[in-house]
Amino acid sequence: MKSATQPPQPPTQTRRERLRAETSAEIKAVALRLMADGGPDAISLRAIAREMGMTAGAIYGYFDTRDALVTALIVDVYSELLAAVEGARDRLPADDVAGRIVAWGVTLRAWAIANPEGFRLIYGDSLRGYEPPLQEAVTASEKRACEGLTALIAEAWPSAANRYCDEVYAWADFDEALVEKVRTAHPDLPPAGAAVAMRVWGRMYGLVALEVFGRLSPLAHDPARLYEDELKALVRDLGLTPA
Amino acid sequence: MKSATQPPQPPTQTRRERLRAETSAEIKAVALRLMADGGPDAISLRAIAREMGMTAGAIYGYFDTRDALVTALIVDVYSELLAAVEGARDRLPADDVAGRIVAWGVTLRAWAIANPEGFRLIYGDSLRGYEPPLQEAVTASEKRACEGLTALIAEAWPSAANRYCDEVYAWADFDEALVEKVRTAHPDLPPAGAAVAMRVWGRMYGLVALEVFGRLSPLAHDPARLYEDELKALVRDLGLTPA
DNA sequence: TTGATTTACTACACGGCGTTTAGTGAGTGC
DNA sequence: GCACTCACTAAACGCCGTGTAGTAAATCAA
Repeated sequence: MKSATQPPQPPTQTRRERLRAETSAEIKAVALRLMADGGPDAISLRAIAREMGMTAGAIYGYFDTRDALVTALIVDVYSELLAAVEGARDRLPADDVAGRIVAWGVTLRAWAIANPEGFRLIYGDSLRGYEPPLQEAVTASEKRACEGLTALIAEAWPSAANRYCDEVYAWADFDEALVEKVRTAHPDLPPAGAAVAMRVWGRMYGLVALEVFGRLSPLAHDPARLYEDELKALVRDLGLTPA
Repeated sequence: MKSATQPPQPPTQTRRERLRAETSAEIKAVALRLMADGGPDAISLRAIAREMGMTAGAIYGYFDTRDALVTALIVDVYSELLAAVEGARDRLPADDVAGRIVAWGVTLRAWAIANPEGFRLIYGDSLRGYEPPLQEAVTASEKRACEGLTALIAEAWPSAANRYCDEVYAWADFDEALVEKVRTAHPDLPPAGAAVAMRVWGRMYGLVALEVFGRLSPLAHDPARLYEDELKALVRDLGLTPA
């Protein structure tokens, strides 16, 4: 994973710290591998330790608890997913708003189908009695996703605005930090735009989650088709013309 | 629960069978109670047995495995949910199609918010390595949900059809049993109608699931509002005029 | 009524889990 | 060279699902 390329660096990191970071990374890597075959529940401290030739207790030197490890994994996997969708969006020209929205959506599904266990890790509520704290770090990823979609909605707003003119929201209806970022990035977008972004998010998430959780495939044999048509309808509903 | 009112009945059920059925029902009831506080993972055979003054092994006389019990719970809870949404739909006159669709959606969310653990049980992929078989009985509930929504789409089809005229589907794209029921109930509905029904399902599910899984509330303070506006947009997108 | 049989259940064991605690040996810093 | 920190092991605790052997009571047949 980590290529060995910073030897002349002054010891901003001691040898101990480096070894420590490497072990920590290996724990996460093994955990992800175990999850890939066997589902999120296959992430057990004992199994990871076994795989690494350690005892389970040793992991407590790196993560306070199993849930802390899972949280770290979620953060990592989530940022992979975000990089994928953001990349797909940014690969299209800024004036092709419809294309960018569809690209985001298509990439979301493609990633989810390719990494179903990762998707479950992030969005399935799995993992024992997890979620109560729902770490700040996870919420940060959530915000980043929301910002990305909001940016797209802001681009689409000129054509979409008149469809949502009767929906009056206040900025106070949304998370403060998120609002601040959105308002500086898109000063002309009204609160209703943020609301639309979250609704679009739900609309994309719905079909993808149903499919990954196995709730769609027994009924419809071509969920990809279903999803793509939904995306087309989505951009149409935003006043854009799909490609 | 079960009132004691069928004494003159001939022993279509022996005393043994009755006791057996009662114990089975108690197991499920206790399991649901444990789940209500403590989440789906709190359903442990040992905890149930403890609560009932039995040993864990005794439960194997009633359910082959923990997953079998969970499946039975899912079926029960799912049919509760379905009864709720179908009831809400049928409480409105047949000609108020928009109202019936919104009622279905609103009731879905209301039920989910009132029974978050039940919703997780059904739709969260939780529960250890569950899901592989995804019992026939569960899929049956899925179909019933889909049929219900398809009925609504069929009612809306006169006004919605022209919006989906370019989407050509075949009945072969869908589950055979589902298709048969839909076609006899709504002979004029084309396959694209079934596709729209599933997409509507995904659209409703998306926001509700995000909220129940705690992924929406940190960002938006009024998810109900968000959801209701989405439902309004949904019926509008079907060519209907919301109330 | 009595004897055979079915049934519901207990007791116990196995292996796996997360987590804690006490102890050990090698690497680090003065 | 010495004190010390740190990564780790070993063993235990109390959970869990699951299988097996045994028991006592309910049921049925004569």
